[in-house]
Amino acid sequence: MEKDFGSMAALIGDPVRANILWTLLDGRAYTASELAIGVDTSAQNLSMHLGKLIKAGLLSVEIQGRHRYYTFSRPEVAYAVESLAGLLPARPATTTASADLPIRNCRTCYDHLAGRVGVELTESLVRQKLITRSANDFVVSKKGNRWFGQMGIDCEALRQQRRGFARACLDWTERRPHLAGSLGAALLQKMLDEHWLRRMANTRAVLVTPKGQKMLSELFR
Amino acid sequence: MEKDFGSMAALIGDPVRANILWTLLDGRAYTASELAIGVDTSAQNLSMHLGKLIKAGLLSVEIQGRHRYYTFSRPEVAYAVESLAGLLPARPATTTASADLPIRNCRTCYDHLAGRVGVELTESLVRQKLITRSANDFVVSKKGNRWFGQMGIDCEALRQQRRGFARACLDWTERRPHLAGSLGAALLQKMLDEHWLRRMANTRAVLVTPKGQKMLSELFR
DNA sequence: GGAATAGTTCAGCGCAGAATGAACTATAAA
DNA sequence: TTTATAGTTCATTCTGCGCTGAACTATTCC
Repeated sequence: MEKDFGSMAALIGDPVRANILWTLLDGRAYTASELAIGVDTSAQNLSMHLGKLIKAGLLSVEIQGRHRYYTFSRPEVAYAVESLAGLLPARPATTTASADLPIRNCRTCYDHLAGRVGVELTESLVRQKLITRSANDFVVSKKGNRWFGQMGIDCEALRQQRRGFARACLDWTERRPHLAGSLGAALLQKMLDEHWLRRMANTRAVLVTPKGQKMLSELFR
Repeated sequence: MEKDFGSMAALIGDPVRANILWTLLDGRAYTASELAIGVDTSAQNLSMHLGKLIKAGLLSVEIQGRHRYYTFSRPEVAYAVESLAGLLPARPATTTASADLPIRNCRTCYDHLAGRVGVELTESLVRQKLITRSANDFVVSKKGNRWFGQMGIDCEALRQQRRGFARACLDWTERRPHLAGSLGAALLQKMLDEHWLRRMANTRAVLVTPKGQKMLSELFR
């Protein structure tokens, strides 16, 4: 028994696997490549780790076409992850220095915008009554549909996709939700295409360009 | 945050450290040399591992003469260890032999009662509407307050403690929750004091005395 | 059909981190 | 005082396991 416990602990104790579990904590199903982006490792390596987690019965897969969606096999896994996170020492009074780190300020969460900028953008959309919160999703108003249309984003098309259309994703730095789902992804893509934002290498941090600064303050404040 | 979680998981994920935590799960304080024997490794190596667990705040030491007694620094650590154990694959066709092992039947989890007896006792309390489940805690009803009072347990005093009052701790053999927290600890202590239960040496198993059999079946069925 | 995308498997490399041995401090007994 | 026990620290060795690159299968799209 203690042997079993040791191997279970070792299983969770790898940085990559821990990050996978941490990512899955939002309850959504992720494909292998999404996870590879999220935990920032190669596809092969991730595949190996997923295999171990599957074999141990922590995760389950659902195969859909050429995609494989990974989730927790049962809620107990999420509870255990949370109880582990609960052991972390209480955050030592976030310093102004670390509060200004780019990664806290403006970053991507999988394929949409997160961090302070992501949250404030989302809240601006709500204030302008372009979207409204509904449980774990956002609902786009008629006014919002037009607005996104003018941005070159076709909400109807996005709604057809399998994945969530306009999810509310809880931000771990801001502790407030930001716009996710296919709509959030499309919005980020648009802002990257228009060179309002630029991805930084080897990190999820995102840079706001001068042009972006102008456009964002115009559209969202 | 994910980094912190990863390092916490890695901390627990070493075989020796996992065994240390597993050993300490009985709530007793162990000296370094006792642990070295228990987890079967050298003294120096163990000392190194204990140092890491201490630095991470999972364990605390009390120095008495030339001995150093190690324990969990707080009950949450024990809960997390149990929840990890709960992830172990369902035992393949539990033989009648292993199902009857004392350790499965009646044991302590850190400082409260677990195993089949612990779970059934908890479920009896729920049936009698003395407590009700609420997320990861139990709520004690007015009737329950009186009941615990008659047992000589002062719920109000227990509520003042820093630690959780009536936690629901998931049992790794029964896969159902049992009563933990300061209330669970007080109840176990009471049953030990009244000689309904007796701790067995060098194990987490607990013996139900004849007197205990009588009282338990009276109170809980 | 061919090309692109999604994902896995396998062999070999590399390194973080665990284990070891020796030296050290400190308490307790004789 | 000397000896034994309890425990830690440090420098060094060693090894398990994660990571990479290459090759592979499977599905979708054109």
